[in-house]
Amino acid sequence: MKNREVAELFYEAADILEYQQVEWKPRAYRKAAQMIENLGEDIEAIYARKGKTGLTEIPGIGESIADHIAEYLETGKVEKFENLKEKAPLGAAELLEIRGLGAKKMKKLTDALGIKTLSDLKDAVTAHRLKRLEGFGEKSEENLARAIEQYEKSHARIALGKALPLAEEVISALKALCQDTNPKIDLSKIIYTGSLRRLKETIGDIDILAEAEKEEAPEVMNCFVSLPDVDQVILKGSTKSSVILREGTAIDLRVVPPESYGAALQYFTGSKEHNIELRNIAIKNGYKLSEYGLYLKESGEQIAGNSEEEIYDRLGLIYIPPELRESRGEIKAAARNTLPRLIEPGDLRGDLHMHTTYSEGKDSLKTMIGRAEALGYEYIAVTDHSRSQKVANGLEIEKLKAQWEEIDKLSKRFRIKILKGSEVDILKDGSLDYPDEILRELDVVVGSIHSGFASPERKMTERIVTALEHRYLDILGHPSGRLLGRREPYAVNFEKVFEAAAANGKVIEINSQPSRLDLNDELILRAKTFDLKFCISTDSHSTTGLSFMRYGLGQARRGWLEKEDVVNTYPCSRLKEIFTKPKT
DNA sequence: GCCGTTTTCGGCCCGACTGTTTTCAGTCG
Repeated sequence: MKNREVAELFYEAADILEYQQVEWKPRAYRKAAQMIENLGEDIEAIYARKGKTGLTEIPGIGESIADHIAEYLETGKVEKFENLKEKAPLGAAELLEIRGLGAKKMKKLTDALGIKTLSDLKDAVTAHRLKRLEGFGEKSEENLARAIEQYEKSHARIALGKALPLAEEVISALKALCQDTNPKIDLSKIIYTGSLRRLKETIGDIDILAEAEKEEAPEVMNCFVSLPDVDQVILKGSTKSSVILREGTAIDLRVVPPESYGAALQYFTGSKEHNIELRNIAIKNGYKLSEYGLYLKESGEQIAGNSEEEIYDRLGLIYIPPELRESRGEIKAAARNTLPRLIEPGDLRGDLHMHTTYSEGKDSLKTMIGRAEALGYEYIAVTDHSRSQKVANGLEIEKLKAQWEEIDKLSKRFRIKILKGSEVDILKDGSLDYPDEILRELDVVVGSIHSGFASPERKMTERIVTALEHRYLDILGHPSGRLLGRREPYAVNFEKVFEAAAANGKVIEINSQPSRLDLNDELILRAKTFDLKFCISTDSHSTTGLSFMRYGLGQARRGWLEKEDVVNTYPCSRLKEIFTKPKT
């Protein structure tokens, strides 16, 4: 799977070309890169099967880009891009990340002051060499200095699990402050938008949209920039402001009048690519679409804008849920009325992966069961670690049996069904960490890799495939092993893993831990083409963890999954049938 | 460099905010 690699190639080339003031080509390259990234199919396989023709069938890829891809797949590089890189300044890509510094200003800096890297820029700013330049001044120098500081402090993306609660806190704080300041301002329509609303696994900054009458907007802005957690105000206008919180996260607030709320919500939710597609549809139909509404091009009359539903409807499209708005074919599907009916929070009947104090959990078996019951679940599976997981206090067989006894006792005191499970290590040779006579007594066997992450791809693939062929394995836990921002997924051939899972009727886990989100949306999309079943689990290590379900659910929705695709939407009886273990 | 139910040539999303301008370019989302 070289899709990401190939996409990266074009993103990089686009940056350099943009810096060189080349017009349009960077946009074409970025569009192609985005298509390749979201292909859901191995680009190398397409090329092997259909050659260059197969590549040009992908939207956004024409003759020239197809040639470059072919060259890269065959030789490992693109001659033209190699030359390009030699001509660009060393740190161009990094410098373009600095807020307020785009291709044009950057070119000026390189030409006039020889600035090629971030440290060059820092030196120039410190020595006040910028303000003498045409088009620059006192203020822009100050702003760049702050932008550099900000970039160095935190240019990493924020995990969904951090951003979502943070956005909710800021929203309720803003509501309260506005209410205190002027009781007439009713911020009942306020929501986070952007990649956060699309529930992407990581978020660049938090975007918030609020509805207010025009004359109230400045007051809302005043409240926003005076929130106690605000550290810096980047910009402040009457409808748009930008701040940075003390802990480093950037937050934008937009305020629009009621007649534009839906249009603005649609617009700021993105993705950018989705919006461009949508605008093109509007143009073709004689409309104009902006964040203020959908208008007739001729008369300028507004024909939609109150709600998102109205806008999609007037464009001849079924409503597209935010998680699907990634320009992965959702607009075509909406036009043909073939969008999936995405899985909903209320569809989930249980959680099939959690830990207790028996292994490395922080809450007792009883506490976890009580909390799960309070969440309204019909069933849960308790899945502490197996015996090889020494660091996580993995259960020896006697201790596992003791847990079964306690589960039997507690079952009488709770309404919720408690399934006996285990997160069993998949050992180096692909065997499971308990003997068959133990495994077959378990209701749910989650098999996971916890060691030997650096194995070569062929070995890791064999190891997982062997485990998937084990008749007592039910679920493959956190299948890629990645830890967001900390550990890359292990090298493994997912085509083969998915094939083996499908052939053996195994369920693939979507792990909801904010640091994992494993499988990710792209792999879910690919796995779905193998007709696989999934489960969405929290892998909780405490009662707090049980509420992480919404993050995994978000990824499932981003992966176009429907209720029927996810086994923990099934009633317990149906689930038990799937996980039945033959005794002989 | 891509693409076509307005086009095989001439478009390519659109609007807010800022700073350095003196009417607008650059950047961002």
